[in-house]
Amino acid sequence: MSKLQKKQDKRKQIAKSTCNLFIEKGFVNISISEIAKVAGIGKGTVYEYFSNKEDIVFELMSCLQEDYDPKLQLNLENSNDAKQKVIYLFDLFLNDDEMVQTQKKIYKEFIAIFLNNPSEEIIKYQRIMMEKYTEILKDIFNEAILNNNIIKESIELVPSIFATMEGFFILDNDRKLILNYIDSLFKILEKRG
Amino acid sequence: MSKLQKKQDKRKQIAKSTCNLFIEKGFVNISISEIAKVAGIGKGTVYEYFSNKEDIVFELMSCLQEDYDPKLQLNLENSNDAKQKVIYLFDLFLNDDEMVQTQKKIYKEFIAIFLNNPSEEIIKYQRIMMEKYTEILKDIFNEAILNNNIIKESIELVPSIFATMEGFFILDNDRKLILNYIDSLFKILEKRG
Amino acid sequence: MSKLQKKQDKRKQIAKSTCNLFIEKGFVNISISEIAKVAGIGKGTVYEYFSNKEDIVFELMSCLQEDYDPKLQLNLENSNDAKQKVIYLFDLFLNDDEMVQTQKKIYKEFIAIFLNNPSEEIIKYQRIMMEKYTEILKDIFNEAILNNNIIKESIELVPSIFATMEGFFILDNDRKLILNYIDSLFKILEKRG
Amino acid sequence: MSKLQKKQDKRKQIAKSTCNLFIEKGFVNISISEIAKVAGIGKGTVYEYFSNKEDIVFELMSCLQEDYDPKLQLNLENSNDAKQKVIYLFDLFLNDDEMVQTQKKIYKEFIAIFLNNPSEEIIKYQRIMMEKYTEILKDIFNEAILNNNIIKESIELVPSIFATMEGFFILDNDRKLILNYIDSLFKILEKRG
DNA sequence: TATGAATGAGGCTTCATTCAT
DNA sequence: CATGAATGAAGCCTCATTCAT
Repeated sequence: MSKLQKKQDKRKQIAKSTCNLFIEKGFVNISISEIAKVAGIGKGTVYEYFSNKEDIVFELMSCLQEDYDPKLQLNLENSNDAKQKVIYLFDLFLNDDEMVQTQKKIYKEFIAIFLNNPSEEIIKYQRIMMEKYTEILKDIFNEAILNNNIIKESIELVPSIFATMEGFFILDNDRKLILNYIDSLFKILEKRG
Repeated sequence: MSKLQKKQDKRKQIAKSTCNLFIEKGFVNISISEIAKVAGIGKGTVYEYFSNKEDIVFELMSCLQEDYDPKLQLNLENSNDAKQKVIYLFDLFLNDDEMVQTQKKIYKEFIAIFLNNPSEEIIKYQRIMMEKYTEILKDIFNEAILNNNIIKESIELVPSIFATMEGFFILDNDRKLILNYIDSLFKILEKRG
Repeated sequence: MSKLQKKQDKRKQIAKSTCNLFIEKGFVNISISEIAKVAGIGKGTVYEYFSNKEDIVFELMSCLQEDYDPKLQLNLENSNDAKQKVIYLFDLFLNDDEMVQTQKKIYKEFIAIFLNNPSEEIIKYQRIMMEKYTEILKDIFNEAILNNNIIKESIELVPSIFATMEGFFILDNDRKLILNYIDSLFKILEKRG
Repeated sequence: MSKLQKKQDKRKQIAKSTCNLFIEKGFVNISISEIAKVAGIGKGTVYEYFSNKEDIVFELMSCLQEDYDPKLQLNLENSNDAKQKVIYLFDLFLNDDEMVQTQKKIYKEFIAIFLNNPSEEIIKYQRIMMEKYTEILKDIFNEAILNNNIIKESIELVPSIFATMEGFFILDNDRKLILNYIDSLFKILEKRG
């Protein structure tokens, strides 16, 4: 294993070990000391792997994404229904499992940082994520349009759907409300014969 | 003027004087010292009127709302078109005027606090605001449905629209994108004859 | 006593209390904690009166100067001989008294800071001091020239004499060497014939 | 090449590679990490060749001296005029060439260390340098006296001239001022017929 | 011999809060 | 009532040094 690879691995390991801390106390209420302690390393060592506190949330987000992506892809491929695909796509916001709670909380921390101190880096990261989701959504809708399942004007709503989900998420709205929204949306978009 | 009223007035006055500070530096980056300085009072005096920093943002939000509400009401009453009403309703997110920038920034701070330390009080405040906007939106839509302008299923989308706006807002999306969304939405919801 | 005056006094008092510390350990080896301790105040309080460590040395230098200046003036006035006046002028570098040791050490710290991190402020301070000494020296020489005691070309050496003294000082040369220099200098400058 | 020689060479190589670093940031602001990096070696390796940071400045000073000395000797031999020789001798303080800036900065760092932490070793080194320059100066003056160019009392000023130069140097006085000084000095010392 | 990951002591500074005036 | 001087806890980060490889 290359030296760089080893460093990357340790980065990930440290980031992941702080997960519970972030969930319990939130980014602003955590100190480097605490991070070092839960990671089982010295305070100084933290700075060997991260240049600052924000950096850790980034890595954590990336880790969670990495773990999450393959699952998402699989779900998308194994489904034929556009609505179902949308539900899979926003599983993060819809799922109530213990495991997903973690990711939700981390994502919330991420947005909080984004709002508090919008650094170049974090803005870019956020934008990339948005574009990725929007792209997938566009594919889903285009396919459904081709299949004559939804009206062609639907595509124009795509840019707003990520925003809607993010909004629901921020507002802590529950699963049922979001599912209702998706249902209503598709009811309206479906081709009326 | 009663003693309590006098205290209330001073609260408002202090809160309002911190406005620019919040915009320039953001909630987490402001100290009580700075607040006292811009308010032209002593550090100790701040504690006579507020129990903590969050408290000040609350007061500030209330002040801004108080100033804003009559204007909103007026705009809604003077318009007959549902789409136009929606645009007025979300003026805060659409308007780029200098003056509105302030409210936008404050609202962002508010959300940040909400995400960082979601206290009972702040959650309640947030929910009330959401409900208020949703209620108005429902009125607008019901009226348009009655007038046979939009399909009756439109009403089901109402709960999601505030979320969409909040999402656009968080993501810092620009006016044009949001207007596009409103256009597309109404194009889809309009009764096709 | 005005509030500002009171603050100034405390500044001086704190600065002076750090004197021994500077002598014993030197600027770079002193921490704010130590300063606070010898000043009998809290760490945070230091920052109420000084914006940083350097600031303290400045104040200290000023204090010492203030105490020293009247003595210097008196000595200069009570002497008629140019050479004697020069010796008084550079008393700081010539005197071996316990009390002067302190000032010497502080001045050395000052130069060290000047060399390590030459900030705008410190450069200006240094330049002002140099000019002050040079001015006095010029007066002494001009008077001696008028009295026909030294040759008129002597005046051209004035700008170098402060440098010479500073050099001797840096090099830790002893009193005897410096006195020898002054003797030789005047022997050469004295009107022959 | 002996083992010891090899070690010496590497010492020199490491020391020289830190040159720019010292100029850019100054002794106190450099870390061992940075030194290791610019030297292209590991942090631990630094300790194989030097016992501390000061040690490196020493080696660096020696290197620069070694490079500089032959040039100085050559210049001194090729000149017949005493004044010119003095100018060559203090070329370091008078020259404004890019290359000499380096040596100047290093020398300044050296003095700063001397003032901050006057270790036995550094004091000795400083004294040797002073004596060397003084010795050369004495030779120059003696020769000029023998040639009947300057008055015999000139010799008594010799010990002060190095101090003067050091003083000018510390005070960051410019070339012109120093040349003026040398001019004036020789005007006064020259035999008046 | 060379390395660089690991570290904890310690530096500077900020700040909410208290309390005597 | 209003004040602001005083403070110590706590935060982030740096760095010389060690030591296992």
